[in-house]
Amino acid sequence: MPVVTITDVANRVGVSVATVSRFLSGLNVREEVKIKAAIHDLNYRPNLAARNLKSGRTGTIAIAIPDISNPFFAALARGAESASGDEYLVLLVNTSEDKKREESVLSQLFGRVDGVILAPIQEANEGPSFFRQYGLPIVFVDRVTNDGKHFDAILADNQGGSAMAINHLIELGHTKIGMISGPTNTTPGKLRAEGYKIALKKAGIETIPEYFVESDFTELGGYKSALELLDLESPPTAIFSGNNLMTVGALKALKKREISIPGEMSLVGFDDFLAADLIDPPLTVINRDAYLQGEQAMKVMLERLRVGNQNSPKHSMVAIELIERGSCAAPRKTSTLSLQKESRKVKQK
Amino acid sequence: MPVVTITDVANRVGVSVATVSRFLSGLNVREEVKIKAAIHDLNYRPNLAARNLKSGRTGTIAIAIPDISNPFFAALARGAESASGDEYLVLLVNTSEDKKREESVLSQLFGRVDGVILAPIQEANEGPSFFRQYGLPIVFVDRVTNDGKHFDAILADNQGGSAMAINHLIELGHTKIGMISGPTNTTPGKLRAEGYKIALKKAGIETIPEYFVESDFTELGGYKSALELLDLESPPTAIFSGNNLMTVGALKALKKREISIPGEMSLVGFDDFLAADLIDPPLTVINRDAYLQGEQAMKVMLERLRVGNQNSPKHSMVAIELIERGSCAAPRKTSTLSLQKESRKVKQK
DNA sequence: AGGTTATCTGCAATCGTTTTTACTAAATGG
DNA sequence: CCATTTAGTAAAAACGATTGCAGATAACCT
Repeated sequence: MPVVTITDVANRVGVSVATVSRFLSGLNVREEVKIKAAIHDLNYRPNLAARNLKSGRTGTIAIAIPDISNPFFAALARGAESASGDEYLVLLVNTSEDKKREESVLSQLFGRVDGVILAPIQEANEGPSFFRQYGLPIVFVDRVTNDGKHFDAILADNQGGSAMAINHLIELGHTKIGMISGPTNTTPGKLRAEGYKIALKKAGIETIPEYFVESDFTELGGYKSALELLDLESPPTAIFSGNNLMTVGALKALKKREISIPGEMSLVGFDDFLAADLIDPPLTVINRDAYLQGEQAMKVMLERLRVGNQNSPKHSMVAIELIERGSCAAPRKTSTLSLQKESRKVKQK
Repeated sequence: MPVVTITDVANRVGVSVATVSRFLSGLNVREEVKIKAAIHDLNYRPNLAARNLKSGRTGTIAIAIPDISNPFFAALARGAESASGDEYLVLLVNTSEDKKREESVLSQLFGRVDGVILAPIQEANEGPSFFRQYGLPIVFVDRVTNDGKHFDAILADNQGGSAMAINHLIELGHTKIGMISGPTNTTPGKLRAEGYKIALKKAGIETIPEYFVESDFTELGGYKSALELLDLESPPTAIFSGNNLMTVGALKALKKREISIPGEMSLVGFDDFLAADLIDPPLTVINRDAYLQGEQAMKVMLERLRVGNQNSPKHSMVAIELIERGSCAAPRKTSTLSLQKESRKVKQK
């Protein structure tokens, strides 16, 4: 397999490589037509690695996200891509919710990208320190690390969104509200949990520890957590779930136990997903515009790439909304039995 | 921003760059500990572009898919990734169902990846010719181009799957079966359409042109196509939709028209999706293991990377199945009116 | 100890580009 | 028509790593 290089093109035309290179970067050259023909004939493609090395620019931005099969991240990625223009190639890479992998992936990206849009795994993570050292732009999205103040970030008001969900349930008359939460060592996990607790406190409703169960952001996690809640002596009358995958898991758990929604149990999920409005009943969810969030992240990235590190990190928030569909209703009158149980619990606190 | 190179590390330790390079590639070196320390102190990261250029290997495999937000491709990507081991970094790139973009993306990948797993946009596309010229391995997945014989490919039995769906409907007693099809200039679009037609023919059911409507593989496409079918003088009693996104669109159209499933209309979709079993009614779908398909593609790729181009291209197929849930039933007794209409139609043919 | 082999080392060439520098030829102007 | 500007060229030096080569050091054996 003969590799065609810029030298071959130059030789064929009878000019220097410099001239061909200039042609490639859009400058005026005398033998333009000949060069064009030679490139076509030889089917020449510039070696990008060489170009990157010499020029220092790669024309590439990577988006590193924890789970490509989560519709939220998929939408975010598409949004980012749409905003990238055609100046940059956008690469996606999966960190698989695995801190070690995230680290290795970021190392592997070094020297091959001009910047990365990152949804970091853990807050505790000290962050991609070498990125900062090398002045490689990072824009955090959805989540931040502890040293996140030093980087640009586009976040959603997780805490506020969470509170919206809980308030909605409270307005309907619920007081026994459970939450199946994602990992609280992640930004969204933590903030959504806080939103839940704060909203309850503000409403003067006592938080019952058993009503808060933590798991990971997966369907299985949601399934198991929901089951845990249902197995409580006095189960909640409403469940708030930490993300879309967990919501689906919860839904399956409820279906398995043949618990009717919203008759016997109300359900609100964080993050919308494909067909959430087609489910029986249509699901009430907290939603933010993932696509928009991606777009904004990319815009900030492009700006950062343009101006360099001179101006200070920009943090912005994306709007969040409650989409009321059909999975919430007023709680059913509780039986005396469970009332007793409940009062007992309250007393013993 | 001081860029730390291998030279800096070498200088600090007092060895040659060659030695540091050897250390990096795992060979035994005397000053191992000192080098390790220097790398840590300086926070050195090898420049991958330089490494790629010199060594010719990139340790990277790209997966180029048309739509990242299609759960099928997302699952496929995850499968491929899981099979990649940790020898390779897997990059995802979106071609956006756009031929031009696909071409530009592939060019941009050249020199930066060791191979690409590709779901090509169009069959007519002559294929990434320069990849072949340069001996860069390509594994097609889900779709092939016209010159696909020259490359490895992992496909599903689209035609057979399609026929399975239609046969299922026929067994239930349907004869008026519509299809909302994806673009027939793509592999899956074409084969699924063929499966539909062949199955009807085999059963001796006349194919009515109006019952076949072609659109693109999007939710909107499905929505509009379903509406078209419903607006027919004598609409079908069952619909087969060409992919998951279109199915969702069709579902929404049916919901809007308040047509009950499966009472008034049966529905089968190609490709499963998150929560398809939670919808009302749970959706009957044709399913193939996207994850597995990705895994296999990656395995073939790794093999190809190992052995080079000596052995001939490998084409394999992944199993396909019908998941019966609740969206299909026997057709409702048709009214005399529509019977008349139908017979009229048959006659005029 | 002396010869042989096995390890490890630094030098320098190299991968395929871009880009600076110095230069030539053409174009412009008074 | 000569001086001056303008365009475009080729030569050569990078970019930051890897790797073949030959030499040096260490290890091994009798």
